[in-house]
Amino acid sequence: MPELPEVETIARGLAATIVGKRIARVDVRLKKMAPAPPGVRWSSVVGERVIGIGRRAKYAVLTLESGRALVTSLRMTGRLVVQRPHETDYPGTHVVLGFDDGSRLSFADVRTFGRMRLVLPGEPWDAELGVEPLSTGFTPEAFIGMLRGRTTPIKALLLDQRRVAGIGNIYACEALWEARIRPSRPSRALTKPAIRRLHNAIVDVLERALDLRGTSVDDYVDAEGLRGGFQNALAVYGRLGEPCLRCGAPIVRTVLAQRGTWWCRACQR
DNA sequence: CCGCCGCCCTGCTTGC
DNA sequence: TGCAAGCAGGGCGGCG
Repeated sequence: MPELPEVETIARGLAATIVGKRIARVDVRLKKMAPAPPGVRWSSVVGERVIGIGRRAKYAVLTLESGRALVTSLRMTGRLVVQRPHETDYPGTHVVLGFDDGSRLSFADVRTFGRMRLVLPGEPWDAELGVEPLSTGFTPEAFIGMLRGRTTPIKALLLDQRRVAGIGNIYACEALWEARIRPSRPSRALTKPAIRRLHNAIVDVLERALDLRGTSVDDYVDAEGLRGGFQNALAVYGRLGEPCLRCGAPIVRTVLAQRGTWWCRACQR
């Protein structure tokens, strides 16, 4: 499921292939996946040039020359894949942007949970999103402040995009394991050294996953359709019953904040 | 404001 | 063998 490292990898791939191209065609086959803003037609993006591609939290952001942006949330099974002129559509394609050179950007999602939005200039679409964990704004002190007084389990806080933006279930599990912290611990019960360990672990896990172009446990592929490599480096996620890489105890799975949670009872406290 | 919960959706895995 | 139930989960809206 695409989290920060996966979306960043996709965005970098798209930057290399579609920046500078002009949109020649838009085909929204499933309207709920790309609802047009009130009073705006999707056809209005035809003729616009793509001037940049980036990422905010788990969203891929295509900037158009008018200052508008295409903001895509891939949720679990969404894909953004660039296709050559005569390649057949990627399976499950619901939205297609055709470019002036005949290449296409396909937005595919078998489960149709993903969404693509057309954001108008100045629209504060990301106002509710928290700090980027790989930015200089994510300091240990800022993180300590976020946890202060909060009763919510630390894992639920990591998944809350209003605090730190971009962490999903896989990297929340992995960072908590690396920091040796039990996922259910109330945020306010973490000592400052533990919060600092977790801060380090979040940055470390995300950077290592980014180096390996993300995690492909089942669906994720990048803009070229290639799988990532971090699934081979996972310490706990999906490893039910297998030995903890640190202490050898079997990894357990519980449910926390409606999410499967993999962790080591022996060395995460 | 905060925390919790249900819903959306389909493909794959598991179990009888 | 075949079918049904269970599971995967990000974001959002509703509720207390």
